[in-house]
Amino acid sequence: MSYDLLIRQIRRHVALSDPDADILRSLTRVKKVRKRQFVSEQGEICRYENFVVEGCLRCYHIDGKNAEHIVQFAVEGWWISDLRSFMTESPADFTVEAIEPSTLIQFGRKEVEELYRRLPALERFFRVMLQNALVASQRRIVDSYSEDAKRRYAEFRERHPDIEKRVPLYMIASYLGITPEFLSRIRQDHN
Amino acid sequence: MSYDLLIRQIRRHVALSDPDADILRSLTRVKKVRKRQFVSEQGEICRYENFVVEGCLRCYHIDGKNAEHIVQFAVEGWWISDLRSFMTESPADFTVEAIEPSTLIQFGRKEVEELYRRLPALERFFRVMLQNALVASQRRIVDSYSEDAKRRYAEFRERHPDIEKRVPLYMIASYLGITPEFLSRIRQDHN
DNA sequence: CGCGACGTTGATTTGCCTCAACGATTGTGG
DNA sequence: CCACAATCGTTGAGGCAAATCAACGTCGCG
Repeated sequence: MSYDLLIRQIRRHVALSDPDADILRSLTRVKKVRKRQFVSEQGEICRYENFVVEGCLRCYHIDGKNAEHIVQFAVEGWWISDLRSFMTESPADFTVEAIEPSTLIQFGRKEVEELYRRLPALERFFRVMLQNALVASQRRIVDSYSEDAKRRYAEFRERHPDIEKRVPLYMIASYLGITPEFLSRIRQDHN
Repeated sequence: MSYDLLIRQIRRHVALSDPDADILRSLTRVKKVRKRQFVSEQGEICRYENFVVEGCLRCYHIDGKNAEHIVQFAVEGWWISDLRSFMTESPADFTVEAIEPSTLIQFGRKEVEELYRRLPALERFFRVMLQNALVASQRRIVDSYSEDAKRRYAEFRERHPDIEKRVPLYMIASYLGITPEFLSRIRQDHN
């Protein structure tokens, strides 16, 4: 069942009864997307927070020079969206796109508010998720400034061996903030 | 009074009665630090989340080559700590240090838990704070990769004119991920 | 008054980018 | 099922943004 992974994740942090889980189910929806399909687009309003049940997605920004910059990958058990756009209902800075055929559980704006009202424990659950995301994001900033591309690549492989195998190299280059050409050169000297 | 700013900030997001405010006061403490004093240190456990009532602080990491990298500044109304260390009670990756003599309100680990229990509305308040912090952090990642140093400096000045005036240039350089020498060169060509 | 903290300047080096071209797959429509 | 087009990774030559190292001037402060 699509909701198993999500409910297990929630229960690792807060209590959630079976009736609660039913409320959760009734206020969200399952969405399947094919490879390369957009879940939300830069410039549009991001209407959902997405929990990944299955598949692999990326969140990226296209800058003024038409260059793509990947902010985040997401695989099974991760969350992905343009949070600012979702919260403020203003045009998104990021596009969320499927890298593989994927199954998501989508949380709409109103429904999230109702969930918080009816299941206050979720407030805590999302707070914990946000804390983890912030910690990861801050670490990325430090790494991007304190390490050169070769070390960043090595760390990426250690930290995300699962993702490394599922996404093309040019996306990893984009995530690391370098060109595909340069990543290719990194890969050949030595290992 | 030291708590005014904090209580106003909380009330912008959730309801907080005067008795609630008293509970808040009783479970936190006011701390004054002098210029250059450490609030928490890299390698030690970060025991508090800090709300800045007055002053200016920075959060930075020292890497293997002994180079400093500033992750975040904080002035009046901001929060600063090593969140991962605080939550997990493990050695911190960052040092938090006062740039000016400062007044903080400190939230300890146990006390925060008790606050969540007694004032569940705070759970929501902190969730919103974390959302904002995560949005800012993600934007910084994108900017660090999509813009050159000159533009990053210009954006920093626009976005944080208050901070720009209060911290030395070499700290701004560190925050921008460049050397003080290079920032100096940026500043002179043209403005 | 002397010293440390801070900002600047010059010369040189380097990590990474740009542009261009070329194989190897993969996939897709006729 | 084949042919042709994308997609993806790699390689080479040349260029630029930013780092490094060293030196020097200025200010504020103990």
